[in-house]
Amino acid sequence: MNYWLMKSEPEAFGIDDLERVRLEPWDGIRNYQARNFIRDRMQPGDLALFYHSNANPTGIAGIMNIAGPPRPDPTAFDPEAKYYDPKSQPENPRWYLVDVRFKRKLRRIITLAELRACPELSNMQLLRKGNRLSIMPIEENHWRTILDLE
DNA sequence: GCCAACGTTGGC
DNA sequence: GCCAACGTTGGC
Repeated sequence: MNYWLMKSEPEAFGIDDLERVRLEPWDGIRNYQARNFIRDRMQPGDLALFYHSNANPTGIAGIMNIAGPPRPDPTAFDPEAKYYDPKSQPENPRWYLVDVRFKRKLRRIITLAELRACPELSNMQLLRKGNRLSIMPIEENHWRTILDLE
């Protein structure tokens, strides 16, 4: 089983939205590194931290699990969709998504500042300068350390 | 809103 | 293949 961190802007879709709908296709990923994590390494049953980016406060807001196998992102095929990509064809999809299921909200947001202040997490990819990846793996020891902060 | 850091695109 | 221009991400 793998651990992940997945970013979303709560103004667009936050942990409260996921709590309401319970199950959501995590669509719109248009970055190859993130795509490869989804397509090649995500499995049903994996756990993921729900990270609020561009938020106040920014940080980890909840936990979800990967609810199904990776599948082609249908929004890439839809000319009306915001993340339409004419280079992605149904017979040769370029972009993938997974469905995620709400597990729980954290009792409080674990802020980015707290993560930065935690020495055990100093080498996390999330905290590296210039990091913009919206989906990334989390090491098991980091996962435990983060949730111990709650 | 600003801006640093990246990723992508396209001319050559 | 190089690299400048441009677009996007995301913290602040």
